[in-house]
Amino acid sequence: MSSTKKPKQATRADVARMAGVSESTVSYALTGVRPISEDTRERIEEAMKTLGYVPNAMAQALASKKSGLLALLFPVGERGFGETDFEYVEAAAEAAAEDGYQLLLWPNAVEDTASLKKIVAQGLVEGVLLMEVRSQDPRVEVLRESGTPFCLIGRTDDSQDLTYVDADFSQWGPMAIHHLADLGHTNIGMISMRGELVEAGYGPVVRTEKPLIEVAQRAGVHVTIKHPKPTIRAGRQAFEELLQEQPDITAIIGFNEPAFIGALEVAGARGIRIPEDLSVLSFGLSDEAANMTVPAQTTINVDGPELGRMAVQYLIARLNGDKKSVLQNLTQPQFFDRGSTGPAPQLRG
Amino acid sequence: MSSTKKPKQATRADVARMAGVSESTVSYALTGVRPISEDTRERIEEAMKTLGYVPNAMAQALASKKSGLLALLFPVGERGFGETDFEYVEAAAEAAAEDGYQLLLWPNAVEDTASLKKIVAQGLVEGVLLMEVRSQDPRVEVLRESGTPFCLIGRTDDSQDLTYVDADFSQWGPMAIHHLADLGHTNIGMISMRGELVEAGYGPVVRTEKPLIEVAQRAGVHVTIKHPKPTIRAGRQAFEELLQEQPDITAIIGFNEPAFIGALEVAGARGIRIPEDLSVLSFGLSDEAANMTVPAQTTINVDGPELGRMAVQYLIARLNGDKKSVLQNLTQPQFFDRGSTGPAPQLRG
DNA sequence: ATAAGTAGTCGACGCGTGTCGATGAATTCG
DNA sequence: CGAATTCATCGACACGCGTCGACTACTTAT
Repeated sequence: MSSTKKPKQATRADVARMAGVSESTVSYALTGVRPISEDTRERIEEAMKTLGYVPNAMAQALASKKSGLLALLFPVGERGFGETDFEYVEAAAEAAAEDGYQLLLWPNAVEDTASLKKIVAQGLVEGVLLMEVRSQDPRVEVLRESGTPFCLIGRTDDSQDLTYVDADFSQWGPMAIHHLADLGHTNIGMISMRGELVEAGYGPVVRTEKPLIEVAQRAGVHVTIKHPKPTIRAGRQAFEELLQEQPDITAIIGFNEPAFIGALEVAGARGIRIPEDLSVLSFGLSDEAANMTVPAQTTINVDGPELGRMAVQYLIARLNGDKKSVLQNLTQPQFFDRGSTGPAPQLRG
Repeated sequence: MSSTKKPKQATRADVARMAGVSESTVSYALTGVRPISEDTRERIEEAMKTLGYVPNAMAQALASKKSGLLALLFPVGERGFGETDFEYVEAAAEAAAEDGYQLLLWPNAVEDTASLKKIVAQGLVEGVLLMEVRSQDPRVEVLRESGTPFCLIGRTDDSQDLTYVDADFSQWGPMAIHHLADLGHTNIGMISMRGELVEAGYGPVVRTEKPLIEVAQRAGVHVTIKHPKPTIRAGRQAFEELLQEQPDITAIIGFNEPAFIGALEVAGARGIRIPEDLSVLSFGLSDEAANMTVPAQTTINVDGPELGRMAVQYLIARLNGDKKSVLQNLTQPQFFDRGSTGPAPQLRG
């Protein structure tokens, strides 16, 4: 039998008694809010050591109104987030821990504002991180009214006075175009997200495509964009159409994972070599996924951990009473060259 | 200007005043511990409604010693968990929420038992879930001594009286062998995890390989196992060795993601068709990763969400005072046929 | 030398709950 | 019809901590 009895945790009163001081003195020794003489401090610390005293988190929270807890609201029943999302959840948790906060994983449907209200009314969490933010997100108004500090990971349409972090999608296109144009490509195809998302004004697509097109025009690069459904089959078809409409494309950009797999499948079947005949570049593909295909894909990605870290830092800044400054960050894309792009065929020796 | 002032949350006293009863009566109306007459209950509920009363979570926790919080200890600086891991984190959070608990994401190094002690001493969390459990895990003893209920996701070597959930690796091999033997394969290769892990007695490898070998022998199937490092390059070499040693293999099992990619690369380069010439099957590959390769891979996996759910349920069972029953679960593998296996070549028409 | 601090400490109270014992009133039993 | 229950409610206290006001013993400024 191992000793599995629950040992009673020592309280402030125990420490005070053993050190021969009052409870408030123990408190001040702990917080430093008021000065304490050197030798009583030592006696108190001694007592804490031998008693194994650790302040009770809930009592502290109740008395001070600070729980040290942040809620990370993640959508349930949505598109079930992938590994990229998790990357920043992990980073966020670590960043929070560094500042003495802990992250509470809170599954919640976007529409379920009633639950959200309860969450903040409960007073358990000091602040909220919102994932998978929609263009029009009902949760924002709830949080605003409740007066709970919060930070978006993503953006709403009207977010100029909100605190948020988001990927800077506007840079993805220019970065890709410049890279490919430098390699001599002038006719490029793109397998983007499905049409419904574009029409619905889904942020990431819209913010990515617009600057991409503009920069391409200025650089004299012709771009043809397809918006297939996110299935392998749709991707195959889209790529075949693309080849038919633009037989001379020498590079292709993917922003629709399943569809792009279909496209690459067709390329393989037709004996199109990568990168000799066709340069390939993917947006928003995780490192793991990028290495999964043969050959591995060059990618442009958001720096997930950075995103998560920033979100937490901004939220904590708000908690610490920073009400004035605008806290908004668009994290820069990362470029990973995995060798799937190369000089345009006509330029090759 | 939007109304961003923090509205004072109504307390039990407010409700009592408005309903014209004592505070304890409000409490009993809420918890049902003592009977309350019908009309005063109505008055109280009415008052709660109009005041928007929500019990303060921290006060409840302090008074009742129940915070409704579970800590999910995840390793930091380890192998940085992949998407499969996250699958069950998500499921665990949802399962916890269904029972009125919330999951606290707690990054912690395995060796940092001092922090762990503090975590449990703080009294913030009622129970702990341990991820990435090692054969000899120092955290187990700490939790045991502290008397905090906990549940492992994985197992230690000596875990017969612990509460845990784990993948039933012992089934993976037999399941794979039977599947392949039924298709007529009698000579099979396997790209497993690197040798160091086998020698170190790393649970998943050992528990997988042993029954696999036994069942194969009984079925008259010859198996050759390689233990390359987890790199594409090492996988290439391992597969080439395999082909040289056993030119007649008609099927191959992967249990080392990067290495297996290398193996498939070599197969592709040699014009080996899947599944016509070679049947391919992967262990522990996520759905996304399995669909990433061309063609997609048939896999045998742990049911991640199930694992997460069970872990939470077991932990909550312990919290509810279930000290007697043994709570241990080996979740059954899932078989996903994605068409990368087929009849052994010699049997084909 | 007296007023005006300052360092160091104590006691009391509040945070918002859960819960125990007591009190009447209404009901049941013998 | 008196005694024993049961029902419904109230008041008081505990949970463990933060913090404010007060008080003492010194220092420093005037």
